[in-house]
Amino acid sequence: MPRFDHQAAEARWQALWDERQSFAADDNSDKPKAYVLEMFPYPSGRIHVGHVRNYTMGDVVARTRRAQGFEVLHPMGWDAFGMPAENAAMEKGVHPGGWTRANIVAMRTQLKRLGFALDWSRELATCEPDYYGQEQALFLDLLAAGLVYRKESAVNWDPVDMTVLANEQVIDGRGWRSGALVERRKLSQWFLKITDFAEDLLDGLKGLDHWPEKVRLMQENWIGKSTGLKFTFRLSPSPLAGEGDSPQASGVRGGFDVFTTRPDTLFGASFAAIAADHPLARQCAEGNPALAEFVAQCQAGGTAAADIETQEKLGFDTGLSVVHPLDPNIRLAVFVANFVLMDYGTGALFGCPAHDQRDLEFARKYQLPVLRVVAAECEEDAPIGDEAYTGPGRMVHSRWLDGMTAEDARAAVIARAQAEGWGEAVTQYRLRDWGVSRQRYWGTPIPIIHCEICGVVPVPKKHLPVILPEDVTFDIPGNPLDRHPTWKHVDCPQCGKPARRETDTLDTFTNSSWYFIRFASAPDDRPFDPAVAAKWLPVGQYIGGVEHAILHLLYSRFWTRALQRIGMLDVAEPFAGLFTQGMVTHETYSRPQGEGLPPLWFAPDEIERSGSGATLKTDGAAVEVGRVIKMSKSKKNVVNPDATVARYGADAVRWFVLSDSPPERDLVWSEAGIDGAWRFVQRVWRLAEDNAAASEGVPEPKLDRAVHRTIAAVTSDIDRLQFNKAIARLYELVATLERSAAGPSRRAGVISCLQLVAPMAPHLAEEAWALLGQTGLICDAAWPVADPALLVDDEVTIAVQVNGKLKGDFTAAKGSDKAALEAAALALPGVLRTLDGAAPKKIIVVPDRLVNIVA
RNA sequence: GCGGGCGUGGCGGAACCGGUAGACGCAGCGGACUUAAAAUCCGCUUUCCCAACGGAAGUGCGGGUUCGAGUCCCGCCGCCCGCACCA
Repeated sequence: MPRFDHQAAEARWQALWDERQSFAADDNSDKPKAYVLEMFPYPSGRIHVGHVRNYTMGDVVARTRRAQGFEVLHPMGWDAFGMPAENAAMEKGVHPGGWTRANIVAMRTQLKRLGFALDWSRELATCEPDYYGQEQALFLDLLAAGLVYRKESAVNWDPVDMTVLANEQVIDGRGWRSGALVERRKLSQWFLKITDFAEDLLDGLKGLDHWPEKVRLMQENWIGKSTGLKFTFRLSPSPLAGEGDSPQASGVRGGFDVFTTRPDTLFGASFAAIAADHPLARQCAEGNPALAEFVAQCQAGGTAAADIETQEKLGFDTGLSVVHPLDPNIRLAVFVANFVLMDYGTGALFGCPAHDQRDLEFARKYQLPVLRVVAAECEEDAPIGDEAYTGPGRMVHSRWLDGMTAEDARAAVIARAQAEGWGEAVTQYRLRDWGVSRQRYWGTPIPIIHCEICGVVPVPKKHLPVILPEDVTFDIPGNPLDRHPTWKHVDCPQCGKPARRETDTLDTFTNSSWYFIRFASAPDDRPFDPAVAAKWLPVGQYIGGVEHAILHLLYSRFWTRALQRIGMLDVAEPFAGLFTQGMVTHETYSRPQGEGLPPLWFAPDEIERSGSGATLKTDGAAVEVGRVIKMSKSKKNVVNPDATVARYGADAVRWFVLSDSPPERDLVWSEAGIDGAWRFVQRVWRLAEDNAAASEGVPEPKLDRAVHRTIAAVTSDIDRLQFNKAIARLYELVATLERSAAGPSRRAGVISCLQLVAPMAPHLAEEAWALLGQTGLICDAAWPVADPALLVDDEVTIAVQVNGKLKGDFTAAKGSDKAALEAAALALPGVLRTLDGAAPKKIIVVPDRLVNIVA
């Protein structure tokens, strides 16, 4: 039997789409616009199945929107700067640029083989000067607008590789590559003022109702707004000897500021605590070696998540004390404490052990008083045990606050502080400014020149782009830009004297913070044309991995708002709709290598799978079949789709990745699953062959109704990105069509069916469309619309229950009256048997649905 | 610790607003076609009792609301994700 020849069909239709520029987006179209975007890939080597799933989902949306009459922008590009390229350079001795560009070529070919409806004319790669040069221009615009600044900041420095490490690259305090103990170094770095937008970014989340609630919550927590009181603790008669010479010394000498969300508990205060790197702590440490050692110990302490939980609350009494702001007769000892963070609030706090768990642990350790000031009902003098009370209640032991609710007391204390001038209501955010300097080669050069005379000088825009030199080597550790013979030496644009280029590059997240704007508009002479960009933006449907829920999505929102603030683009939120898809997972295969050694991992294509076990193809010996986990290079459980696409065809692969699992959940990759998808492709093809010719006969209303119900359901499923449900309905429709008699209804049904299948399996659909003699391409055909008249059934099945348990059903005309339904239900044999002559107490009738007899 | 999500057959998963639980797919079993195989088609497939007709139980566990609960409420248990000493 002739089969659907996927290889020929794929080649034919891909060439034709390309030739006709079927998926090129027209900026000047009168049609309504739809911008469909999947997160662009990092060119790491080869496409994996996770990419296929991501891009297939976007493709279904794009193709459907196009059929529905939208002008669709569905572009593709490459997030091409980043560390893996440098790692490859060091490991394999290749150039990051060459490696990256070769990967792009390979991955582009792979993507094209899958038949995605992409506008390739808008392809971009962030590592090319025509992209990063425009990014440099935007950086300078933000700098001019005061949204970029420079400050000293600590980094993880690997002294062997002479490079800065990301937190994830520091393992047990050592560099992941060199194994050297990592140092904390202070470097002058560039920051973007994302904190200026904290309130806007938080507020904007409310309007993003096509975003997953989960992602909105994650961003909300990340921004971490809290409101409370900031007030000044005056140091009680200062025992501090000598004049501090630090710039903050004046602030320190008189006292220090603390922030609290619980000003109501101020009368329960029993100590004050400051961070180890608080200016006052450093000042005190100067004359106190023991304290200096404690401070050093705190700073060395791992910030690794696991440590923190178990870490004991430790403090060191500075000997200083501060005056309680509500009663000058109360003095509180000032501790340096390891649990106080310098980069949140003011780096100092007052401790109220009764109502804060950490403060309680601290107070117990150092025998400080624990005074309850908030009482829930009837427990005014109940002692505080091991748990601080953080719930609501009324004030006790708090003088003029007594009897107020804690909530009222908060307001009262803030009002008093403001009236008396020792404190004010403030809003705090956890969000920090975004440090964008990377001491790395393969990134966007920061367009800044350092001049001994003029200081920091922006590169004049007419000198952009600052091209990243490619004649560099990686044989010695460190940033090759630093040791490049000529690149960093440049004349100061202001005074003309010899100066030095900034050798840091921008964080790769800056590249992905505006690429969606560049896709919409990419003129040669500026980053984008605001009018053209505004036609497309915001992205209507953005699809990508949930791992970007915070950083990329927050940075992009910030970048867009920043451009709006400086008047470059009138868009506040870049992504109107967001969908986060699940991962593709696969089981793992390994063999132990003996004691102390990690197991040896094998790739799926090295394995012969049999029943519950597996053997290695090369030696036939058994390997361990491990858990199903996210595909990762290190566990070698990555499936490269090339072989599968060649064997089963792009359509079967696309169909499979959409079929079983709901898109937001993880998908387990299996060969068996794709067999089923392949069978479906063949089934649809046979169905098309059987109905290739026009057919005589009478219409069949039942079949028409089934077809139109499927049209309505699949359309709504795709709208809600529930591809697995759409696919289940298409299986049902195909089965129904196969079973029905030949005739005009069946042929019409097959045609509609092909259109519904087209977004998922476009090559098959085109080939079958042509076979049926339809004009034009199916990708240009208008989406089928369900006839509302055909969605209504004239007959309904009525379920019959006795005491809520199903006893049978019957068919009735739609809209039958209650009495008729009741009578029919009571006559059912199952009902008669169950009632056994007893009279029903009550009968509940839900029209067109069910009858429940209460006996 | 805080925040969020999830828990349904052998497996992936359906079930709109509280109204026939298990759609659809995978795997499995049986059958048809075939010299045979592949391919394809048809049937069965939650569990228990029964020869059968039929019946009972059943959506992590325990309660509750309701004529009726996978769905709503209360209390547990388990798993997953995010953040993590945030004052």
